[in-house]
Amino acid sequence: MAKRKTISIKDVARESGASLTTVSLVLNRRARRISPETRQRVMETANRLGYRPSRLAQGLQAQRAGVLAILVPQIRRAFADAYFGELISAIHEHAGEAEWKILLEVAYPRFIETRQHLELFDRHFVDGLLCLGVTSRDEYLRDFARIGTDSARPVVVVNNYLPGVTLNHVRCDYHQAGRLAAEYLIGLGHRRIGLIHGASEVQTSWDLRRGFEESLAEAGIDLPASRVEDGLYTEEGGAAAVAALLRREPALTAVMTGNDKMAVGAISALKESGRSVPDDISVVGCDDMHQAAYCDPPLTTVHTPIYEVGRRACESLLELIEGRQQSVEETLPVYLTVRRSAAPPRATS
Amino acid sequence: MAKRKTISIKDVARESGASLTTVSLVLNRRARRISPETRQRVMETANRLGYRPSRLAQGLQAQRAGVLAILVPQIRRAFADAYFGELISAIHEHAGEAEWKILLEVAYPRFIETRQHLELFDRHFVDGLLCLGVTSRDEYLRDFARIGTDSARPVVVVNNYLPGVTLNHVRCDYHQAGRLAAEYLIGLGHRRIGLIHGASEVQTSWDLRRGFEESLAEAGIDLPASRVEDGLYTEEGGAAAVAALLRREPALTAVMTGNDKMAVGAISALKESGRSVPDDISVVGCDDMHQAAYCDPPLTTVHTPIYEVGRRACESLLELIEGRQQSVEETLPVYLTVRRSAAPPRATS
DNA sequence: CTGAAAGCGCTAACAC
DNA sequence: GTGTTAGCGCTTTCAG
Repeated sequence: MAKRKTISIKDVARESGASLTTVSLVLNRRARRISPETRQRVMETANRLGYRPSRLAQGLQAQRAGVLAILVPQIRRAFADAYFGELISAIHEHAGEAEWKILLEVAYPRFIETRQHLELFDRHFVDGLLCLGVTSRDEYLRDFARIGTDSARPVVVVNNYLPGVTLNHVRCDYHQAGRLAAEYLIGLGHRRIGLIHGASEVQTSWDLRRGFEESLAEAGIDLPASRVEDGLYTEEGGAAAVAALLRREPALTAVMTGNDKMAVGAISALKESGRSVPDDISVVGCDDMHQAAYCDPPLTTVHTPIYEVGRRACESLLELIEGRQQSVEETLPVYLTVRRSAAPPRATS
Repeated sequence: MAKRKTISIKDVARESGASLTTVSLVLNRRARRISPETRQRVMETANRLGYRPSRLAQGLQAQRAGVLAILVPQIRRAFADAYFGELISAIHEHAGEAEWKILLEVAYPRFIETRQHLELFDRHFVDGLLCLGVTSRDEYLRDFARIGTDSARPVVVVNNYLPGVTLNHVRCDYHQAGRLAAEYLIGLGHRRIGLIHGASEVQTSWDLRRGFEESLAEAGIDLPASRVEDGLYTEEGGAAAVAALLRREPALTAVMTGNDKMAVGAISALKESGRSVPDDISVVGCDDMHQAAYCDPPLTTVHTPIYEVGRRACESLLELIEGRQQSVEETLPVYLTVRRSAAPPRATS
């Protein structure tokens, strides 16, 4: 139990023969009014003693925890998901540069029921919160809706938003993502096109769908319900969805999926059913995750700047916290990455 | 700026007409000596006012942050890795039950150089640290070596250890994992067996190798260097390693890999080279991750209780912190999960 | 059964 | 230029 005696500013003051104020001033670089000699002496003593300011005391004084929380949804293995991983990395890196620490929370039902999402702030665990993977079923988000310019509990929703709830958010332009994919497929000559969208409780899945439909409509192409399926954002869902789609619409020549995982699932199901991608049917994904370039065939997909979204969300949250901003609603541009999973339809069609 | 006035114990005292002491006593359930009426009155006022104790103040007083840190290695996309994800989930869940918060840190070179791994403790950011994905190159771990019973900076190394450094750790029995795989393959009738081990700076990769070799030797089977490759724990590495192995030893009928990822990579490379698994060559993995059951063929693999390791590591860390334990060195048992990627060698061989 | 007061480690207003 | 002091919000002796 050699419990290292934690050495405090007091010790430095005593050892250096200066007062608490002086030491504090020197250590906080507010040393304008301190004589160089005193400054020097204090610094030396602090180093010699290995002084480290207590974050607890500083926090109490400043009424500031110096910590941000990331709230991850309770999906199976959220911590092993490439999408969330990318966001977490981005946020962590940016926060770290600004000397903020990151607390990890999972939106377990119990976590919400016991109002811990509010306690996070009220008990000064954190100064800000980033919400990942939110859906319209996440009622707790209403607790964070901006009322006027209330900045008591700064929250930023990451890469999504809730219609009808005034929440800070940073996201990709999924409406445009839908448009880009549709326009590309149309340009290749496709007319019978399907859509496998993500879980319908996710707002951006509707944005993508709307953009996709819009572009098709502009080209005089219909998107009947029979050509639309929910793939739940998973590989398995994508596989099941493409099968269902082809059962109803065997003549489909192309399909877009709301993320890359569903595209991968769909492609593998298509292969198993003996179809070739893109010769028999084209597939366009959305995300452009690392694996997109390495699957077979390499995936043509809409690139969504996920890392950048994480970065900007974190940056915005800090602005919110520091009062440099009252609200954030940002949409980042997307673009199409052409690889080899989409091609013109067979001449026979 | 409707900055909610943060309401303190003082407010509760004033409003309920009790003293600070009384309120504190009631709120901390040390209410033995408090009259039921006072108790009732205080509780009501606290609820009405929505009082929430400040963790900063409590922490300062108790000299305790109530936070644990998870230190993740700086590998690309560590936050998107199934193995680390499983550990993080396990730790987070267990910590949460005991009302501890989890801080996330990445072992960037800069993080170590600036001694932030020590500041974590010295500045009272956290009370304990869990190190994931540790290798023998992580010199910073020596800063945490137990000296006598120094418990000033409680640290637990998760699912690994460092020979020659006295560190607390909880891990799976990789020596036994090697033995189980070898014995199974030998039992199936294999004699020309290869090993694709993980990165050699990871101690447990040597344990597995030693166990594997040991069991082969006991059966009178040799494991020359030509039958051993480093697969770096990645899919690509596994694929490359199996190719190299077969170039040198075309008659190999079975191979073990140090984790499931390498097994997946190896199997895909084998398929591409026109070989059938397990008909032409058997593959046994190690980990038994979620995907192991779903790949093609389903993977025969040594099950390592990763989730349990995370849980136990967290539990042990808390015991260390609370002084209920002086040191932890625990090894959890593994077992073989038989699926379909390993079979007897062809009769012709 | 209850309260006054000290102190955790730090910052900053104010005095000298 | 430097020091004294109050106070951040809480727990905990120690007196009543």
